[in-house]
Amino acid sequence: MHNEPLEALFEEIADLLEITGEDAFRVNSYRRVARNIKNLTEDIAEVAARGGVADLPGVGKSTAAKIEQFLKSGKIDLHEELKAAVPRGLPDLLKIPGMGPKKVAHVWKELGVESVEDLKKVIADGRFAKLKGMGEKSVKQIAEGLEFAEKSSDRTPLGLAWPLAEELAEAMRRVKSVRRVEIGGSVRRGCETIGDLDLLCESDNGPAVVEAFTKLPQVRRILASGDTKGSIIVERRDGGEIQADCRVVPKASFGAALQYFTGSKEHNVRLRGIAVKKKWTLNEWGLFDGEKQIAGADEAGIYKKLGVPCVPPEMREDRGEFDVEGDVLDHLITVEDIRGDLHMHTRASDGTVDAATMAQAARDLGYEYIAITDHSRSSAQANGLSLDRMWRQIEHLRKLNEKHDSVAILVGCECDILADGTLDYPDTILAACDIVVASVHSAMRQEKGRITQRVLSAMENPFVTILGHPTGRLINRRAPMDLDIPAIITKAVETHTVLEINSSWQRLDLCDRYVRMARDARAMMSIDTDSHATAQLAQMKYGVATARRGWLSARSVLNAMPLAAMRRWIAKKRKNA
DNA sequence: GCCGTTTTCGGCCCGACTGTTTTCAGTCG
Repeated sequence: MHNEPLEALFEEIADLLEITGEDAFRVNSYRRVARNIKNLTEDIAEVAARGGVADLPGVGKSTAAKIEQFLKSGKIDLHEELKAAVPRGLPDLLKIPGMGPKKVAHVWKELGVESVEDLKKVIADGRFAKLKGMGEKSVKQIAEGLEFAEKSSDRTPLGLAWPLAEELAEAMRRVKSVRRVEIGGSVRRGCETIGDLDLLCESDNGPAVVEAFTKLPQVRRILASGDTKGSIIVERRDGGEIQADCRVVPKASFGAALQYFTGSKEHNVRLRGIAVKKKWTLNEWGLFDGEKQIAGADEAGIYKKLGVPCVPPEMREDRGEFDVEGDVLDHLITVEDIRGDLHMHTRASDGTVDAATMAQAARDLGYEYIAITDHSRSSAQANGLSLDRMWRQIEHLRKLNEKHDSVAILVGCECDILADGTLDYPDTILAACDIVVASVHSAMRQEKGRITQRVLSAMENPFVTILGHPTGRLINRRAPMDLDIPAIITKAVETHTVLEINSSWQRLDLCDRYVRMARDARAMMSIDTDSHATAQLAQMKYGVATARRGWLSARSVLNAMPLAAMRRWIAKKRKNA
């Protein structure tokens, strides 16, 4: 895929142009192109091959030429020129809260600051404070921003942000004069990582609500405290920090504000455009015909008035959601659709409890079935089961299933895909399992052709049911394997192999965009938690959010099927054995 | 740099908040 490097290149061009003081609208046009490339469900090289580049939204003559140049040479002249003109470390300064392009350019030109390290020095020796327009508070704010940027260099994973947002929302619901609280922003959209938390409170007493917000026990620092908005820094479960914003709105504007602050920005731009065509205006206070508010108390009312479907938050990314055909919106997968979990571990390998306990926990969640899929022999670090132990495990699980009548326990394993593409267990064992999750756990840095071929050949095995955490990425920690994803998706459809959406918030693998690609190709998916403890079964909601972001409907999800239908689906591939 | 059934030039979202401002610029979302 060329999309990600190209997206990064355009983003960097935008950053660099901004620092050089370029017109903000020109800068924005590059950001828009970057964004659109990121959202493509097709490789940009393929788009170019069929002459479709100029048809992409936001791409004109000039940008089209740059894309062509990138595809030919891997470089873009403008980018090279900008890199030569602007010190390499300067764009990093933009990531520091409080430092925008103007201030970055200012410290560069006035003090010769070329990096975060330089900035620290001029703050320490007092030269920064002497700059024009720079007061005591500005210096303090940026010094704190610097500290924050270092502590939380990465965006917060959904699995840390979502529970924290719920905790803050719950606390605000107990505040007097607050009638309603909703979580907005990227948490509501189910994004894999979160910049900051957005809370919306309905109340007629803004100042009191903001004050209560800034006095929550979770508050580490207060960034802003006005009549309708407060911003705080709170601690994350992992010791990091994240910003939380609270906005107070009256009842009549609650829906409009929720819509506005849920985003995404791109989705909202599109929605506002639809309003403008009808000669109305849409903002966080409501939908207006001149002075008159014609919608705004609830979100659905706004979409309805605008004559577009009420798009679920996870789909609000300007990825074509307004042009959606058929019944996608009605059948988008929900947590309630999930009937079982097909990837989990027990004490037999590296889990923390036994299979009976996992089954009990699954029953408490209302599941019909689970699959126990402990690690195979090569995953020594995870206490993978030897051939002998695996045979005994199969027998043990069969007996356990007979005893358990409330939840069906499928016998499974998570079988390593070895470095040469062969599987870690012989077919005799795989055939004795009801379900096989095949995953890569080693030699993840093989070059693209080799590692892709390795995964493809594993998928051809008739006993491989599910490709587990297909790219192997760990969010903020490990890059995905260099796989030819379109080839994997094609092979999945061809061989009747299921692609996993691993719901562990550290993984979310496949990611939303690949889910969308797989969906468009009509591949079957399963949403599994890869749980190593009972509490982790609840991570299903992160995988479902990712699936919804990929527009997935329940009928494309294996573990949304009733047990018998799911078994029949698995059996189809095995007939070829 | 892009875009056009009010347009090929002149818009492009704009309100909240903060700080250092004497009337506003920069940042953020």
